[in-house]
Amino acid sequence: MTGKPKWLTSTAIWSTRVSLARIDNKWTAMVVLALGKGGLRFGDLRVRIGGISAKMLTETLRDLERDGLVARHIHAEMPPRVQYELTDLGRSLYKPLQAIGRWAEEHTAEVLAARDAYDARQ
Amino acid sequence: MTGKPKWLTSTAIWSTRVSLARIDNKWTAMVVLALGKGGLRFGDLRVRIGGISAKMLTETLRDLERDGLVARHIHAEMPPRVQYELTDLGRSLYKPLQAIGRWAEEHTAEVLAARDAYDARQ
DNA sequence: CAGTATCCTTGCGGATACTG
DNA sequence: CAGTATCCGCAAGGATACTG
Repeated sequence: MTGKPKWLTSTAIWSTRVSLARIDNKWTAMVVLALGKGGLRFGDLRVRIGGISAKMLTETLRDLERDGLVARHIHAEMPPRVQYELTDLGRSLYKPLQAIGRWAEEHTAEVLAARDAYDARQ
Repeated sequence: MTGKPKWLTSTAIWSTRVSLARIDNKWTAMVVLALGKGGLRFGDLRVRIGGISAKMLTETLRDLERDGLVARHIHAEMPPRVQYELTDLGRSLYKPLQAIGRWAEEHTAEVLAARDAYDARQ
C-alpha cells in the first residue's frame, strides 16, 4: 500500500492486488460487512465485529475512509458520538463481499472435512 | 487458523472469519483467481501471479490443497511436472472471488482518487 | 522443474495507559 | 465515548542455498 513495486507491469493484476490487499488487512472485510446493513458507531462496531482491538479498528476505519469506502460523521456532543457508514463506493463493494461471506457459511463444513481428511492422511 | 478463540460465540461470524482468513493470506485469492481459467503448473503459476516467492506459493498451494480447494497432479517424469487445478469446491469460490476482482478493476481509479483527495486534505 | 531448508528482517497487531 | 500514544512479541514472508 506504500507504492507500486517495480516488478509489476499489468494494471489489471495490480488493481486486483490493490483491492485484495485492502481485504487482506483481515479486518477490512469484516468492517465493510458489519456496516452493510447500516451505519454504526465506533463502540457498536467493535462489539459487532468482536475480537478487534481499538487500535486496529481505528486504523482500519481510517484506511477505509481514506479510500472513500466509509464516511465518518462526528456529532459534537458530550460524550462524543461518531457514526460510520458506507459510501456509495463502499456499498458497491458490499455485495461481492457478501457473496464471499455466503460462500463461507455454505462451504465451511466441506473445507473443515477436507482439512481433517488431509490431516488424517499424513 | 490454529483453533477457535474463546471469545467467539457466533458460528456464522466464525465461519465468515474462517474463509476471510483463507483469503486473508494475501496470496490465496490470487492463486484461486489464477487457476480459474484452467490448471497450471508450479512455474507458470508463479509467473502468472508475479512477485510471489517459491516458499509462499508452496505454502499457499498446500493450504489450498488441504482445504480441498485445489488438486495436485504429479506427472512422474524427468524433469518433474506438477499440475494444479481447482476442485469443484475451489471453482465454487472462484465466482465470488472474480466478482471482487471485477470490482477492483472497475473501482481502483475511484479509490486512488479518494486517497489522493484525503491526503491532500491533511 | 518443483520444490525444501534455513536464516533473518519487517511490521502486524495485542496490551496497556492516557486524553478531549 | 472515541479515540491516541507507546511498547513489544511474534510470526509472515523474503532471500539464499541446496536437492530429488
